[in-house]
Amino acid sequence: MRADAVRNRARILEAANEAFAAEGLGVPIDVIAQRAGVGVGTMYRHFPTKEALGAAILTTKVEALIAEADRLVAEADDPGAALEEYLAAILTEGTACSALAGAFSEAGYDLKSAAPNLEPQMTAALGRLLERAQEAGVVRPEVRPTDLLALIGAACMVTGRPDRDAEAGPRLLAVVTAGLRSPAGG
Amino acid sequence: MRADAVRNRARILEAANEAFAAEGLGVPIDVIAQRAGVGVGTMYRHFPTKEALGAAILTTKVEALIAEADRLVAEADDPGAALEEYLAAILTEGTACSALAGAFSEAGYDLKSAAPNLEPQMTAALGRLLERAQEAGVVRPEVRPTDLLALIGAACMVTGRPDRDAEAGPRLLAVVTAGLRSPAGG
DNA sequence: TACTATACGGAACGTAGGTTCCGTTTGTCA
DNA sequence: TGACAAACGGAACCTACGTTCCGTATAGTA
Repeated sequence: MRADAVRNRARILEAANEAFAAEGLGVPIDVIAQRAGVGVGTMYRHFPTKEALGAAILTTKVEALIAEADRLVAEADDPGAALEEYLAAILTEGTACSALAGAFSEAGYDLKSAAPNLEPQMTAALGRLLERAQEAGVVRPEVRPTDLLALIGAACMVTGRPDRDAEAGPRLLAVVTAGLRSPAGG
Repeated sequence: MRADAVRNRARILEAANEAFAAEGLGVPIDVIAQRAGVGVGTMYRHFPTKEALGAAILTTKVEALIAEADRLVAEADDPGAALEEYLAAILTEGTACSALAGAFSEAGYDLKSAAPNLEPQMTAALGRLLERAQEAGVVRPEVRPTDLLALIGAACMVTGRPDRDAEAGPRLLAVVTAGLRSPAGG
């Protein structure tokens, strides 16, 4: 791949990432191209459709989150604390991510077919952390990974809104982690 | 207002309500008009924009939820139970509602300016129930009405998705209500 | 430095969908 | 029942946006 192609691809990803996160999917391709300093033709050579561009961004982010989950599974001692730490990490990194995924599915783009094994992988990674916490008896046994994704997604969305106070994320996180605890164990 | 106008307005609201809830905002105006059995011109005489149509639907639903909150404040004895009952009611009625609101705001429509006092009213209604529960010492004092809206909104969205299991809503609700309880009280 | 494949830019295209306009229909009232 | 205002239907309009195409520029190489 030519040097300028590599550079432009990176620029496009960065510009699209910021644009989608800040303004949602409505941002036209031309605008993203302009902000990235390239022409629309260049956009389409790197990403054949808008959907593909979104999938590329999501993949990058989710893969980082999956890696973080694997790290925690391997290194952390306290399963309950590891899960909470991971939820906090998702809250930090996942705000744009969750908004993006929601926006795409809302707009009728089929990200599942564009990046088919993304959600399963993410669910599986979270599932490993969740399972360990459940085995340790600190988290309700009936909770499923997808439930957690939904709840933490809600916290992400709230945090992402410009009109919301900065403490909302942590506050929601506290409610969720408290709610996860096994009723008996307290 | 002429009789046929009243009839058509109701038909439009019903058709739009079903269409938005089932297929999201992507549904074109012509399609909604067709399903309602009217022409597009009629649509636009009743609702000057698509945004106004969405606002009208949301308003109807949210007003019903607000009335329910007021009823619970007036009638319920146990503040904690009343709050939980209300959250369950939102989960039942609000699934389409929350999806709709999210979809509109995602698509760049400014529902806040179209129906400016809707969210404040809803927040206030929920706030009255929340406050009573907090005064009774059964709910964490730092939780705010908007937090609750976000969490229950997440549960609504999950429940609304076709690929999700039917028990997800109640399960999430259980996590949320457990998380709300004052740490000391258990 | 000359040559070539690769990549670039942006004008032009096609389409989808929101909105407007106006001739026709219909409810209402005397 | 006749007149009139209110409401209707849907063709036409217009804008916005995703996508394609092709002439031009440029990185890599001998």
